[in-house]
Amino acid sequence: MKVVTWNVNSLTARWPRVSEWIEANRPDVMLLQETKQTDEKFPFAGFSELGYESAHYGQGQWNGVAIVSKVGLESPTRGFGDGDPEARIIGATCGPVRVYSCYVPNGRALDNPHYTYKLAWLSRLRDLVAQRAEALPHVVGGDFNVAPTDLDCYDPSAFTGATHVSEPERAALGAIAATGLVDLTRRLHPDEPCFSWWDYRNGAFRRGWGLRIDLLYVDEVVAAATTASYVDRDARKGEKPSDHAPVVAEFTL
DNA sequence: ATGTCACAGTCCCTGTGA
Repeated sequence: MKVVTWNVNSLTARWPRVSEWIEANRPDVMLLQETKQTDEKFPFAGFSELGYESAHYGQGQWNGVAIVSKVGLESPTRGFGDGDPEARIIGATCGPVRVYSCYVPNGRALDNPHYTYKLAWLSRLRDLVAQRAEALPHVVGGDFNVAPTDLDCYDPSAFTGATHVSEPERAALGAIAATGLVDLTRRLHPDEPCFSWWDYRNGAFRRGWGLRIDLLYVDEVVAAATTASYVDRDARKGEKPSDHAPVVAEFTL
């Protein structure tokens, strides 16, 4: 199976790039973030024409997450089920795996209420994935808005006092991993940065000023079955790209 | 900090978020 996570930064604006990518790569499952659409605007028909089922949890102007699959899409769940109005997580069973598409809050600044919300959100995600006692292998992917270690940041000194690299955020990721999940890209590539996001500003992509914040957490069953993992940097180039590149994993279950 | 992008409303510019 080929599974990809991709923050598309508006599926309305990105549909030409996303549909083109699907036709070129034919993934089995896509985890999308920041669709920035209502469910009414989501291109269910467009995905269907490409041979895919899809499920969306949208709210409109902000956030929005989706799962797109050509290997089945069953038992979708939207949100944590706790009344949080922000559309940031959707789960589904696609063939042999249970998958989640996550868009972790940005946090904005360490002293901002959105940072507190971010840490609480990651704690709720930990509680959700900790309950996966059922038999299905799991893939929990998305834009985590946290660079797990300094290797995942082009210049840690430029992020002093900033979000995305703070100890509490990294500890929150650690708590998720401690439920038995593996940061797949890092497991397969222990020494390469493997950045997945570059700011639109300042020529960041050209200068290599990136972060690795788009992550695939998988259980040991999936990790052991994985044959390849990579970032499709070409998708960050060209006309109207997202500021994130797709992160792909290939495994055989 | 910011050389950008996308969204909605104030609607062809501006404020907000990333």
